[in-house]
Amino acid sequence: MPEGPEIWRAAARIAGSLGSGPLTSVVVGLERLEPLEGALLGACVLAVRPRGKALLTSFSTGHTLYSHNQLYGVWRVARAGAALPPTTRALRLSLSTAQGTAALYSATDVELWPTDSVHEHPFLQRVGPDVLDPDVDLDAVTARLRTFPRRRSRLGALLLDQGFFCGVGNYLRAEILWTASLHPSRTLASLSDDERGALAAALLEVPRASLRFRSARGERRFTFAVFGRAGRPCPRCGEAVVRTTDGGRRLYLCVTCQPL
DNA sequence: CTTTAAACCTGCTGGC
DNA sequence: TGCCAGCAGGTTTAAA
Repeated sequence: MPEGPEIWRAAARIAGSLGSGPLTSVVVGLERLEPLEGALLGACVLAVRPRGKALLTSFSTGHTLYSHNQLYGVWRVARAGAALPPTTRALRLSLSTAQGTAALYSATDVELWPTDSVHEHPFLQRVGPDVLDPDVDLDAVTARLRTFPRRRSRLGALLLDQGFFCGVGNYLRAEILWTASLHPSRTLASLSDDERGALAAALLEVPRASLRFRSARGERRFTFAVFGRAGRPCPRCGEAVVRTTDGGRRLYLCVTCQPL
């Protein structure tokens, strides 16, 4: 159940395990993907780039693999000679070089595109800036909050819309709103300058903190302030965290820190 | 334009 | 042990 940080981390692991050498093995687990074997065998991986929750793996053949983990997909990697951990999940695609293997399980949203036109993919065509992209800075986020057209949409809905910013999912939504002290029913139109600044900062800081904390081995994991913590004290004011539903998804908030 | 509901993909958990 | 219902850190589409 990955959001941006998990996908960014997967991208690094995949790139690290495959290296730049030619693919020595391509195994597919979906009939639809059979053409990938012939198309990619012997190809070199040029880059593994995340785009929000999508992953773009480009090859020397001029092809780019689009993959999306959806709710349940998972990438596993292993060094050459080492076995992938055993699993009951369905293997969808496995790529191997002399250096290692990267394998995608369960997710079915996998397509091979010409690199030239992969930006025309229906998902990629409509995504907004990636909150984990190092080139996206506070000024860019603040400007987008000022000019984004849907001024009267609830922030709860907006944050999950990948066309607004991509890479934000359900746990990040809750943590971002809490960090900015904003109620999910607030709208862009209603924000004061200070509130807009707080939201812009949280949009960048929270996903980056999640990526940072879980990436370092041995370091403590990113801990949620409110997500999944119904009834437990808000880390800021001590009031009990509340679980609600917002746009059909569960949402946690502190009604004291995030008043309407 | 905005919100809600349903559908779809798959995996896991808990109850019976 | 086996089956089913319900939920899920996602997205798209249709309908209200």
